[in-house]
Amino acid sequence: MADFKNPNNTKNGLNQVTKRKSLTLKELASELKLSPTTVSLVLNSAPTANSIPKETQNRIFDTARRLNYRPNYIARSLRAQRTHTIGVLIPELSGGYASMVLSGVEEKLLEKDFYYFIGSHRHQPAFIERYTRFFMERCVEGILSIDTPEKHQTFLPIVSISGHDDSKGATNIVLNHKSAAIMAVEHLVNFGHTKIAIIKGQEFSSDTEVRCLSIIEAAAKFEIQIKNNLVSQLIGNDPSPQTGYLAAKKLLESGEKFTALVSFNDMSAIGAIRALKEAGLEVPEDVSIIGFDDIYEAKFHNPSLTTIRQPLKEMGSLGVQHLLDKIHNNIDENISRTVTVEPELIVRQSTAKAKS
Amino acid sequence: MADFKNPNNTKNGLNQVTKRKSLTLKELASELKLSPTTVSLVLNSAPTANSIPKETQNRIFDTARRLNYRPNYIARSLRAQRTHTIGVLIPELSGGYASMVLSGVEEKLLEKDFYYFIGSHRHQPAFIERYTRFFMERCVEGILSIDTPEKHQTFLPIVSISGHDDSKGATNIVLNHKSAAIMAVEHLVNFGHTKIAIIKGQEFSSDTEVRCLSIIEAAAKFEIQIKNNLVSQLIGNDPSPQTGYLAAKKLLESGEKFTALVSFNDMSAIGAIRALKEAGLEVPEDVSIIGFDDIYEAKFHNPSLTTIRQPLKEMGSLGVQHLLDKIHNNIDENISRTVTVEPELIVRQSTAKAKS
DNA sequence: TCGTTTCAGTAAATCGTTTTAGTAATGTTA
DNA sequence: TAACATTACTAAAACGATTTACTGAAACGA
Repeated sequence: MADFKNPNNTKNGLNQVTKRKSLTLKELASELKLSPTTVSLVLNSAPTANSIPKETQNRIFDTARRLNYRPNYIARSLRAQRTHTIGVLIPELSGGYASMVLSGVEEKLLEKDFYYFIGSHRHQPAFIERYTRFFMERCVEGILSIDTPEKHQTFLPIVSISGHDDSKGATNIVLNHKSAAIMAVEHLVNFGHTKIAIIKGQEFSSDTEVRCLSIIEAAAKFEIQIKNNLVSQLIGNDPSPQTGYLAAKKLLESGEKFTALVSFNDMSAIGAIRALKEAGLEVPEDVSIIGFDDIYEAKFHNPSLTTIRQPLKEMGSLGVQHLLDKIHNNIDENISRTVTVEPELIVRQSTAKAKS
Repeated sequence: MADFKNPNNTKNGLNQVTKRKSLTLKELASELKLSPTTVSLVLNSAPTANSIPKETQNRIFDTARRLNYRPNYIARSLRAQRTHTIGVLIPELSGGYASMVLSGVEEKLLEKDFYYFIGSHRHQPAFIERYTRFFMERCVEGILSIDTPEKHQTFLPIVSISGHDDSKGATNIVLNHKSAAIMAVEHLVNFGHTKIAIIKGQEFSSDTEVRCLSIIEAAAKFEIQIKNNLVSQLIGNDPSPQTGYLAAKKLLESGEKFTALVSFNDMSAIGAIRALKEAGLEVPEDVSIIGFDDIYEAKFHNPSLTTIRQPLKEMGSLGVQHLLDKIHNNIDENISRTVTVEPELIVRQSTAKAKS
């Protein structure tokens, strides 16, 4: 008859079974013929454990290692009221932007022995709401909000990246948009461009307005006026280049001539290039294009993309750094602060002299 | 003097404070002048709660809603010994592959009211180990292992996607590699190609060998032999097209002529195209290229990529489906099973008739 | 020799839930 | 009217750790 208690019966049954359900502190203590208290104190190197002789301590460490004891995180969190976990709100997992920021986030967290939940909300307020609640239920110690317009009045520490959260106490990690815009426009002006078009981001993207306005302002500095019908917008939350393709088509349909295009990001720039090609225009011969972000594909696209690189990874790790500072030092929550990071112009093949 | 207990002192102090640290069941119960037991039974619609009059029940529900009571997940998990969480092992967050699979994973989990931890291990065994331990500590109920070679002998339910886990009881979600290879080769043969090169995946990628062998076999069916020096390999774990660029360079350096190239994935195909261009070869005029995956950029690259689409999102959601089945129905763990998904050939601009 | 440290630990409370095993009070049935 | 069922609840144990407040024994100092 089958042994129901030990379905994975083997020669080495006990070993298997102990692995099956993990060892508790109580079991470990009874194995050692000590109290759970003692074992816990020693394993956590509590000051109280000073009086326990080295010999006993080693016995405890050895046995714990031998039996592969791992304290149960759930129990520990409940008691300590700490979870070592933060929640990360982000629009999409897909695309270059998210993964680059997240890689910075992950690296820094790993280093600090923290962990994270991801909530990707696809720009739907209901999801933002749902994930925020979810994070609170799971007792995260803080929230990192990436490119997410949030109105959640939570009392958790919050840092937002590209988010422009004006509520008191929020920390914002933002790009120096002014400087980015000047770089882009200056580069085009140096190539002799004056008829410049813009593809601005989706209305729900938090960088959309600043980025667009900064470019218009920068252009004004060079005495260039950007015409209204040369401003197109990404529509819908398809993370592929398709949105850029459609936005560029609209520009072409307007009939207004342009020799340069500043696109909201690299993904949409790639789509725009396709639209121009289909209209018989060559990049960069007929139209120069500048993207934004410098995702992996930018360098390898044909033509390779001139782009404004955001230090995305750095923004991720800076965000985490600031969030953890808030969590640990319990920094005065009423001080809002803004951390600005600098963009970099990466010149490649998609921009060239304006056709005269 | 400052009030240390209530730093966010406001007119509405109490309200703020109650929000500050979330309401416990005990507090809610005492507010209601009932025992925690009663409140818990009612809120969870336990069968025992039948004897509680509707009136009281409503009073409980209303008050809970009014005070915004949320049961503490940590405490609940500890008691129930359930976390409603799985661990997901994946090489990288970046790149098209991961995000497409994950979007399937996420969608299915959300629907089933489960959640997940991501461990991205960058192909380093130490990280796989670390994350697996981490998952166990945090009491995940199962592990979904994506494109990850794993040897972890855990007794948790496991499903692996593109992983070929042969250990007993594992469920594998795999692509029909044979069929994929035949599609690719047949497409090239129809265009008259006979000198076919291969860029195989990194040695640590679990699909590398099968995919390469399947192509060689498929070619053999069409009486084409793939020469040894026309097989190159991706090296290193840079998730950008750079690896494909380098692998293609090696092919070119070998001096062996080829008119078609099957690349391990779209990312590397994009890199390969760059290498060919630099060598003065046009795609598809001189060399036809087939990618793999059909990531977002494939359609918009210049030239757009002919590729073998893996139903990545479907694979993610299938993986979750099977994992949850295992978790819930406690399916006999000793039965291994393989779920095969079908590829699809997407013909675009990167393949054409062979130069005669 | 008495009082005080130090040593080597342990008992019990605690975190916030869920759940088992009750208990009074009332109503119903034989 | 005694036995039983139902109603409307509650006390206390449990989950697996951490931590506070002890205890009994030995060692030490005066």
